[in-house]
Amino acid sequence: MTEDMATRLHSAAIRLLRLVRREDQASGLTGPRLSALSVLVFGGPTSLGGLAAAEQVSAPTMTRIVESLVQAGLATREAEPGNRRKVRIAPTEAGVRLLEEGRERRVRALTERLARLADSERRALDRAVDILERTLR
Amino acid sequence: MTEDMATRLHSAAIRLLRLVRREDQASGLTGPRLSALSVLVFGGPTSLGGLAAAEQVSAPTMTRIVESLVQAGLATREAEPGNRRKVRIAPTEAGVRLLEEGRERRVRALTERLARLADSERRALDRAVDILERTLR
DNA sequence: CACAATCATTAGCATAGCTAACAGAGGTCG
DNA sequence: CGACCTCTGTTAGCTATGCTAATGATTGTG
Repeated sequence: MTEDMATRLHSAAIRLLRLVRREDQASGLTGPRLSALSVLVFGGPTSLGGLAAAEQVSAPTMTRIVESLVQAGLATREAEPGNRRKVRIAPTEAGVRLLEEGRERRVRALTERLARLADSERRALDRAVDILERTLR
Repeated sequence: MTEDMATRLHSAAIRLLRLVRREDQASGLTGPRLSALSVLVFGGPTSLGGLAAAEQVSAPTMTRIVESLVQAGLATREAEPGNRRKVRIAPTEAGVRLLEEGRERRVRALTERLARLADSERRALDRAVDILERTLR
């Protein structure tokens, strides 16, 4: 049954992210800042509202998170040309680097787990990831 | 390559939980409280330290989250018989109900997405979930 | 029994979350 | 054109969540 699979997939996703989240400590950033930076790095420059929506957080909350990232030299904030109400937030080089190092640590932790798999299991998982990506897009 | 699959699996897990997290608003509980309650309901009664470790949070932080759950009538806290330093935290009936309703909403949102899948895709995903469960245990 | 180790809480701080109120830019329409 | 409304972001002020350090209470141990 699909609902049963959804239940187990949900649990698996929770466990997976609990596993990799332990690596984030090494970044020196808090969870929300790291997560916002991740949206900037992988999704490209965004407005404040867009970033807040992506993170499912209110605009004032995101204003402060962005402010802390700017202070830390990890992001820039400038007025949008053509609509000066809007703000264009982009990651700096340092932001990109820090985030990619962090993601590398996460992926490494996960890769170590997946290394135990047999080839046939790996292929099966690989195909499932394809399916998931399409479904969640 | 395994590392590449880990990267994509990681992203998919993030997107999946972002999708279902929107449903949590209806529970009336904050994220950390809901998450702690979930550990209690699905993992059974625990000590405070155990709960803090499961949530990857410090003991003082968990003390307060538990306090709020107790105040809300969703959990009980009593001295462990045989080791009175320890505390045994358990969900109440109301806590179990609230959490299960919340998880049902999450699972329903996910099920709606998975309903689009072809049978062969569903089978492939189902097998992959099996593999994942074993790997992450 | 003295003393160390364990477990939880309290105190005090920074960050993250919210709503309400505000400020400024851009549209709209009499 | 100018009053007015909308859109976007920030500021203000509150609660909740996160931390470390210090404390209290129990248990284990030499």
